[in-house]
Amino acid sequence: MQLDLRIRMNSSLYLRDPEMTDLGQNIIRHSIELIYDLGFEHFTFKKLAEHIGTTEASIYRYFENKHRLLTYLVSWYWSWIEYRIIMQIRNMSRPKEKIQAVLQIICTRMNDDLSTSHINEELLQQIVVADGSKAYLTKHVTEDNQSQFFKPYKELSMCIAELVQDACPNYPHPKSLATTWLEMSHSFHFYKQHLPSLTEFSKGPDDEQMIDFMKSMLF
Amino acid sequence: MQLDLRIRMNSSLYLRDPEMTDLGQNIIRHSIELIYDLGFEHFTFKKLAEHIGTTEASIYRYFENKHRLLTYLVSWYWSWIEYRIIMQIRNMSRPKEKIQAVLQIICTRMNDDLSTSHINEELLQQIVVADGSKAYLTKHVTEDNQSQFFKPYKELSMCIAELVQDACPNYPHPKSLATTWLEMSHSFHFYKQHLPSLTEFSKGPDDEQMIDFMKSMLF
DNA sequence: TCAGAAATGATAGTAAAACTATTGTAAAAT
DNA sequence: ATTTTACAATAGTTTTACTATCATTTCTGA
Repeated sequence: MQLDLRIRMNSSLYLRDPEMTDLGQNIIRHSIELIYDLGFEHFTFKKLAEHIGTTEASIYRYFENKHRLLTYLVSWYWSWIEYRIIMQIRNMSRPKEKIQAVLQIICTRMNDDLSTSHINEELLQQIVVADGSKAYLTKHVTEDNQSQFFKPYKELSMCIAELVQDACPNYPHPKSLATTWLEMSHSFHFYKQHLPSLTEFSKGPDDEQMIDFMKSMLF
Repeated sequence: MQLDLRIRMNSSLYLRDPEMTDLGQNIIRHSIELIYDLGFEHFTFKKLAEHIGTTEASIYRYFENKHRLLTYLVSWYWSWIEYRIIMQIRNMSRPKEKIQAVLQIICTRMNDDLSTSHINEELLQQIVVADGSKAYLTKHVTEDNQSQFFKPYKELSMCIAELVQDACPNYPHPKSLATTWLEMSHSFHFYKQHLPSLTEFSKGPDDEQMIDFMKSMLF
């Protein structure tokens, strides 16, 4: 059996829905590769058009500008994380076990998932680590927020906060803790690669240390 | 008595030392105002030149590009924080009291300090909150790091990590905690203003809640 | 004090980025 | 059969991010 998983995105993020056409899916697939390769600042619609074999103007029919496209990708990413968490904890009953599962998911490197054929989650995670915060660090955060562009992130934060609340009913700052976990798991990923003296964690597959650190904030 | 405080900056950050001339100091002063007003993406050397009443070319004699200027400002900021921490804890003996002082400094809104006449610390802090991470979130982090551009940040993180170690000799992740404190104090500042649902903390002068949250990670 | 070096101003120019607009055509929907 | 729709092709505009040249002003130290 082969499923194709589709996340419903906020329609203000695009001009034409990229999920609906071949070109649209190509834009998503290749933009992930290209932003990963070039970094967001050096990524342009012109380069993307050449990469895909289409024209700049065609891409502008899907996304208002490259920042909107980034916001779309980041938004998709956070929805994907929430989906994975929900699937993972579905059959768990003990709150602490759920917290463990959450930390496992956000602290572990992602792998490409084949049920989303045009999205490479591994590369997308690297993009979110390196450029994700640029989606909201702008002068137009407020409008973007009013347009609900950050809803997936806020929803995820809220969801984790509730699990924290379940596990520790007296803990006074569940939302701040959830946000700290999300932020720092990505920051540490970046530091491990580029500024290793900022943490004790080292590259490699072992994320146990990091999860222990995260847990020590709560327990 | 009127002192003028000068922080020695890594000379690779600039082409000509901005502290040494009137124009240089004007570049610093006005770039802080302009980046604060426009945000880093919309800030250009052309606009800065017009603002100061000089030419684009003259500014390029001081800084290679606007990103370098941002890195200079951010770098200055972290040195300034470290200086303030050192001054503050100088006469303290109890490690926990030192930790409290550190958190007080990093969680509290900065005020303009008159001993640095051409730098408005209040605006600079807002810039670091909104754009500081863009100094290292680039494709050239590695070279920039090799050029020691992030030394002040790493030094500060190390300094706080040592104070954590003094206060809790058995705590296993002092560096990660120091980095988390630095990162999150700025993130929360941003969220309070723009994405309030991500934390329990609210705008206003009371940072006690936030300091309590930070302390709860350690004690 | 005067020569020369250094700093700045004035002006010009280039390549790329970030768009917008127009037209023609093929495929899909009605 | 025709009318949308999607896309390609092409061209053009404004802004950004520089680089270069040369004329002045200002500083410096012999």
